[in-house]
Amino acid sequence: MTETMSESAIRPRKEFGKTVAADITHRLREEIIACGLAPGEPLRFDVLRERFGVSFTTLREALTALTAEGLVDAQEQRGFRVAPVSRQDLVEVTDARVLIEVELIRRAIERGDDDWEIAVISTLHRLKRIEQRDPEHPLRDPEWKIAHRQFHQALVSACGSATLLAIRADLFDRAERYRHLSANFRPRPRDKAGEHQAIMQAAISRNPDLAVQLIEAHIRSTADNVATYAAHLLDTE
Amino acid sequence: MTETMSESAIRPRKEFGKTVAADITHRLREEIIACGLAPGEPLRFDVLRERFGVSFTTLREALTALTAEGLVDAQEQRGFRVAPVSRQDLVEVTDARVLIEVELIRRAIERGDDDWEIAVISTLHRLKRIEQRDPEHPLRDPEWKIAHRQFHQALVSACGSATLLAIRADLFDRAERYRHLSANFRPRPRDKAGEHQAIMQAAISRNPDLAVQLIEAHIRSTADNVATYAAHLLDTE
DNA sequence: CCAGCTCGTATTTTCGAAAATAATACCGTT
DNA sequence: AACGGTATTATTTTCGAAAATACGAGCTGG
Repeated sequence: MTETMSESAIRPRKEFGKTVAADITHRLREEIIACGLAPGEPLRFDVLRERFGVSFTTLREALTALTAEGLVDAQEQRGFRVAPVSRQDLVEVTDARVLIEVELIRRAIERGDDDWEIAVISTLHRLKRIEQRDPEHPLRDPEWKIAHRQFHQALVSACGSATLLAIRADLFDRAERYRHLSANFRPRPRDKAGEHQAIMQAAISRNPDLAVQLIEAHIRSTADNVATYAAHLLDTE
Repeated sequence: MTETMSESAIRPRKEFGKTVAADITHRLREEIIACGLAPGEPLRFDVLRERFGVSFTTLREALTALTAEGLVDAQEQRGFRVAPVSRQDLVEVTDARVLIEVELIRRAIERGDDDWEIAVISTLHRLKRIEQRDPEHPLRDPEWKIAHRQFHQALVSACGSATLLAIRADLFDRAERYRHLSANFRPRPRDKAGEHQAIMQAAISRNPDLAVQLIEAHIRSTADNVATYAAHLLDTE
């Protein structure tokens, strides 16, 4: 291994054009969502500094941003920790998601143009292809996670409100963390492929009532699954 | 002026128990809402450092937090600026507020206990007393602002969802900034006292449909007022 | 005169040391 | 042995200097 083939050649220190802080925020977010950092776990600067190779200040900025997203919990003068999980929080996130997502899907169906339809169809197509490849543990496949996120994002993208989309994105991340939490204990994935297909068809055929009903069922049944199979992690807090 | 009567004796550097960063975040937030820092204005570190007497790092943390709240706009590698205003953004904030506030007032009316009723009644009482004192320009009175905020906060406080309350609070702040924007050009305050009274009564008498209707009208008419009297500030951007 | 380039300046971004605060261990007294 | 207070250590928080980046003036060649 030569000198020129240093670490930075293999994995760039940061994405192009972005600040280090934004990059660290992104990496920390993904790790918290995937429960690589456990809920409630203290986030000590020494440890993170070692792991990510950045300074106190940069970390602090990243943790502040994640606190606003509800993934990190700041305790004044006593540092940060991964946001704890609880049954109550799961219920709140689920209800908030239903409230907002239902509104956004209605607006998207009303306003969506050809590009929107294409985005919905193509993101679902990609998602299904990835599912065929490894139908067992989709959440463990980073590509599936991204495709899944993008499909749901595409569905509401035409709603016309950047404000509500930003709120929705934060809630989606918080919900995804709960899915990861229960993923290891869930016996088998539900028939998500079928649900996604049905939602897509309702959206494209401009049937808002049906789409809303399917989306709400999709969100709530996922949350129920989490509440059931991660019960031991939610009650003991 | 003696040495012991230094600046810190007159105004403490920070509130008790809080970090400097949290304090600066708070002060910057208030100043942006009050349009003491104009929409779109660049937030240069040298200037802010001078004004608030803190370091780069602390400022950066505060600005990051406010970016998440939608009051500051971060431009990668090119610093921060006060979030711009626009007609589109005003519409988005208004619609989002209606969506969420309507839901929360329903839940609060359903779940509110005695303490909730007392909080609603007493915060309104305080608000009315302050209005009597100076009925001309309520927004210029910091006490009125606080009382007004607390009344609306009290109304929904019993909703049972910290998650939605946090989102609501951010949207309220963004809307309040628009109110300040038009305050200087608005001919006369509307009959807010009457509206608040009616909302309070609908809530306390547990009439959710009426309360929802009044709240939505309250929010939308305020926004319409802003759109009318601050039109010259919204279109030229 | 203008377009494009280069270099100097202004500004942001990142860093590690120093100060402030909280947590813990220790010790003497009852 | 239990309690209270104090010193020590661990950790967070804040700072200003140094590095990185963007902005703008001035120059050169067409």
